[in-house]
Amino acid sequence: MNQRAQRRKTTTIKQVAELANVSIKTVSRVMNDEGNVSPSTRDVVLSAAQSLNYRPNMAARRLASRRSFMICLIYDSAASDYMVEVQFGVLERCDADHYNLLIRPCGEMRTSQIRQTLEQIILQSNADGFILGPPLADNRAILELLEGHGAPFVRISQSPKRSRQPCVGVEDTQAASELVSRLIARGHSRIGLIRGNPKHGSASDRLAGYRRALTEHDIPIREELIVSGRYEFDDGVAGARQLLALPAKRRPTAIFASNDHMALGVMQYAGASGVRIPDELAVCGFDDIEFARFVWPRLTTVNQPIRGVARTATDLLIRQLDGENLDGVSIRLPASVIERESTGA
Amino acid sequence: MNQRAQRRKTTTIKQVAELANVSIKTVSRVMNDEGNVSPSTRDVVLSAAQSLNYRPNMAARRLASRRSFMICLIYDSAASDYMVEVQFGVLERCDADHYNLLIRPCGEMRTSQIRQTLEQIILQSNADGFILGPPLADNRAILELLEGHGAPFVRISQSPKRSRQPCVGVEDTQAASELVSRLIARGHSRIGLIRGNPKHGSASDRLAGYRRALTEHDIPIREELIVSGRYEFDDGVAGARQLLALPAKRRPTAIFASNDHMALGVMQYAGASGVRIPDELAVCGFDDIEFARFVWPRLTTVNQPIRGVARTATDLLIRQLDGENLDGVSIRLPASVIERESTGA
DNA sequence: CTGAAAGCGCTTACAG
DNA sequence: CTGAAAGCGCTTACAG
Repeated sequence: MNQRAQRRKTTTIKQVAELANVSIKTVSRVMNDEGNVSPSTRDVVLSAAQSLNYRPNMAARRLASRRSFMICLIYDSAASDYMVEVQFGVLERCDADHYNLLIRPCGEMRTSQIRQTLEQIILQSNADGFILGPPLADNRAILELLEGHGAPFVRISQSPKRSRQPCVGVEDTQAASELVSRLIARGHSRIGLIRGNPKHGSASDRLAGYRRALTEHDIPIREELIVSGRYEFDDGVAGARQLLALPAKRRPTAIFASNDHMALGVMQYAGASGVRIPDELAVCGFDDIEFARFVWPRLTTVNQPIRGVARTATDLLIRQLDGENLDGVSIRLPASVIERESTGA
Repeated sequence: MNQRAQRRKTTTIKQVAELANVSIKTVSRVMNDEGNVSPSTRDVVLSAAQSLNYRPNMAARRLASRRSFMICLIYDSAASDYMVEVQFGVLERCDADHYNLLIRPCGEMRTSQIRQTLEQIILQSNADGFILGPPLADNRAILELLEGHGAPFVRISQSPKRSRQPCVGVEDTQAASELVSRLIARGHSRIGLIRGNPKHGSASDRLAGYRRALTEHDIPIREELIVSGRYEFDDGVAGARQLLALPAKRRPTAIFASNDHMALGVMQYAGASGVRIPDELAVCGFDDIEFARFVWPRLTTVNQPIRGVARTATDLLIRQLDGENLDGVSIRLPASVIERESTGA
């Protein structure tokens, strides 16, 4: 026998109703802010509840209402810092409406496994709705699975069009364009780009921002300055090696790595090859991870409002659960360029 | 009205009982592996459940049993990577017994706020038990709060004695001693130490390991080589500045920073001051964070079995919830030294 | 604006 | 080894 159950002297809705001299239904109305309660009755109920230190029993509420008041956050390979920020944002919004958060990292599974696990989760978790983190939020198989089950969900993604379900993302094309424009303003015209993982919508967004900035400043786009990557540190090292191997006249004087991990790879390669930053090579990244401030020179990058994105996504989900129709809704939040020493700030 | 509720064609225990031609109590026994069911009855029930695709309704189970089957993970200022690993470990064990995990980061609150929030959580979350992450697991006010409420909990901490509740930690004194011994084996005798945050039990453990290694090798402990820190990057920078400012003959040839963040600070300071690593200064840290492999030279450090610690802690909690008495139990898992280029590997 | 009744789908405590 | 009854603490659907 569990100790807590014995100890717990739970106040029930019935006791509150008796003390307040109303029906339990009226107490229920007050507790759920349903309206249709006279202010005076409301006050009586509220003070009765308070004096008895009443807390509604969630299990009973869940059973009777056939809603779990649980939201499930599903994610796979995003970086720890990123996901911790997402968790914060989701929790902030959940707390406001007394939802519980369930987390489901699928980081070490293949898609086939994720599908299976997700199917289990959908069936068993009783979650009322789901929030999908990137890049899993762009996985067609998973979107179809959730849609097939009629499970409400919201995506955190840069590719809003992959589903009719609401989607929240970041204006990263705009931010990338701004970042590259700053490089141009500092006199750079041969600017290398290391692309992100093509599975992430953000990768093409950031490339688009790069192209836009160059075009707007009438600088020709040279394909030899655009190299591939998958957002990993090692891709930054390899990308830098490739770009810096170009003949001096075609070699970039600045490199925009599509995320900070790769930018740090560029910096490591530059350091190891005796290329001075920012004098001989300006470097910038994207994400503003913690370590962007810990390297020297500190890294110029873009700070994303991850927490705000997550909070917004949760808000959309909860509103959907409350019956609002948010079909096709897509929101993007602005991101801000942070200039530091790695580009000469 | 919520779409899922409409759609859901839930199979109940009653339907299974009818199909299997037994009472619902018998179905309940089978589903909960209670024993006292004849094998043949069991088979009949199981196949009935399967053919109806029956899944027990958790809300009903929770309400009837007055247990929530939820475990709440509470943590504050630990690093993201660390907490993500902890979450993984806890989830692994939770999944095995169909517990749900609730997370409660208290990172941005003061202790007074944490207390209040925790009180809310204990009262409202209905969690059956709690897992406390470091350094919050050493906070007396919080331990007393939980004990006062009779809430079962397990601590992830290096200071087992602060409570009678079970505690899981790492053999970091041993690992630190091993690490310093390796430095000694490479010929170092003037080894600096940058201490960790005194609020974390790990800080004194690692200091103890340092002292033990020196003592075992008959190297005198010189207090001027031991400087304070709080596990922050900047403390590494400051510590390196202080240690490297010593006159050449007393200056350390190696620095053991009590965590990787500080070790990276040391490396940054060394880089900025033209001190070559590892030739002029060997550097090592503790934790084996992702970036320990991303800097150059790569950082020698200690890898902690964080996931195993979390899994073990959860196991102890669940066993407690099942009625086992684990008063005063303390477990420590071994950690392993990882030698890399920063100490000349 | 308020309430009496029924029921959500399980487990507990007991009996046999 | 098995079961009938009561009840967990709420909400739903309806009536007034």
